Amino acid sequence: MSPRAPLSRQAIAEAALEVGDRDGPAAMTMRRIAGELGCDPMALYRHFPDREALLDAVADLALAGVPLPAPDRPWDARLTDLLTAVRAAALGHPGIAAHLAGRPPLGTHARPVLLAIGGALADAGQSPADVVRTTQALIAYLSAAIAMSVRAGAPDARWHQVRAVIAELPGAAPDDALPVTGSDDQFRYGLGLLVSGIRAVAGNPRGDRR
Amino acid sequence: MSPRAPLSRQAIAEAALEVGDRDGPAAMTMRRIAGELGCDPMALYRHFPDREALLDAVADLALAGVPLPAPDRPWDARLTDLLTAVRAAALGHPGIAAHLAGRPPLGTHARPVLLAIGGALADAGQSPADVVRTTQALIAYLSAAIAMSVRAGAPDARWHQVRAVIAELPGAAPDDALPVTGSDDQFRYGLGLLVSGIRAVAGNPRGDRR
DNA sequence: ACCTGAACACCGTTCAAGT
DNA sequence: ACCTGAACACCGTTCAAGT
Repeated sequence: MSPRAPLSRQAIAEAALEVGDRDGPAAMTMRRIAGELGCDPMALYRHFPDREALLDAVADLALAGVPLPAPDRPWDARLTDLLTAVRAAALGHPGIAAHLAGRPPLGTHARPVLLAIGGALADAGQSPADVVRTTQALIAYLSAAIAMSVRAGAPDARWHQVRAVIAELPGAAPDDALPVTGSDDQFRYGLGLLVSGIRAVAGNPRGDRR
Repeated sequence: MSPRAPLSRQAIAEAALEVGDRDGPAAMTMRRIAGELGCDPMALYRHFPDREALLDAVADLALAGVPLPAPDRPWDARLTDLLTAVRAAALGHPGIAAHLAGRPPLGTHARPVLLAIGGALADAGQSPADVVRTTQALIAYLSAAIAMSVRAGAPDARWHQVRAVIAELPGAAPDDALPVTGSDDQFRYGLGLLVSGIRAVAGNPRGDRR
């Protein structure tokens, strides 16, 4: 609004995040963001090479408040808390959540989260190569789970039909009894499968530390 | 090219798939697809309500050749084969793979795949509610893994940096020894984690049938 | 009744013209 | 030297005008 604050990457990202939260992801255009800041659209290009770079900064900003778990807790609790917190942060900013889901998190705020995930997996006994493999599997699951949760709340209710198709299986429960697409329950369940898998592969079935 | 073939959903979807495979996802515009068919862009709207519905049909078409595993094989082998085949089909059509990754598969060709996944999980001993939860977790993983593989091959090599960040962990291996982002190896590993998790949660640790 | 294609309301980005 | 804003090359979609 006020045209006096000097432009900066931070100020631009904050304005873009607000536009996205208020009017949705489609509203985060260079023109609208510039309008929010009261500047020329081209001024944004002095701080970001293109729109995608700007959105990357916004996505990273959305991860600013993600708490890092205490390192002395068991690796599986740390892992669960980290992924749950990232999902919550993303869903708290629905305007940028879809973009966050589609690109790997690598900015200032994302890197400590990524390293904390890797650290938890190392403590689970994984080799460096497996840490990389598992981290990417976790990010893949997390990304798509965020996208599903965002879309499930949108006018496009297509994801809900997945549930309906599954309900056609012989012996399936009535549709009402099935879990809701994109719900917290769904997310936790899938995350639990992955954590169980990590435990099993690491040959550490009881899930205690190291 | 030839303007004589009468328009149909099938013909439009085939033309769009070819445009996408040849010139990438950004080229799949209503105008370009119409140009490929030698018709007016507006003619497409007689067969699809909007662009997204057209892309859904294209995504479904990309799944046309996915083989269904023999039902007498163990559930975990069926599951692995199904997801691997869907990923291969998607990567065979890079133009539509990103769209396929972002939307649930529900068309004519996708439904039997979805039901086969559900059937395998039922045979693993899962309750109907858990079948829904696990199916969506698998689709989430599959979707993002496809998106990662597509993007890893693109000019945007951002996903590769995830590997570099992880390599910063204390005691990590040299970067060269780490697995490649979006590779078949990565995909198989993450899928293995999920299957192991399903086995563990189902209380069927040896993974044999039923 | 049907279909075309001009027009609308946008995009991201380039670049020449101004200060 | 810097920055603005007009202009370019597109979009998806609407809708009035033609047949």
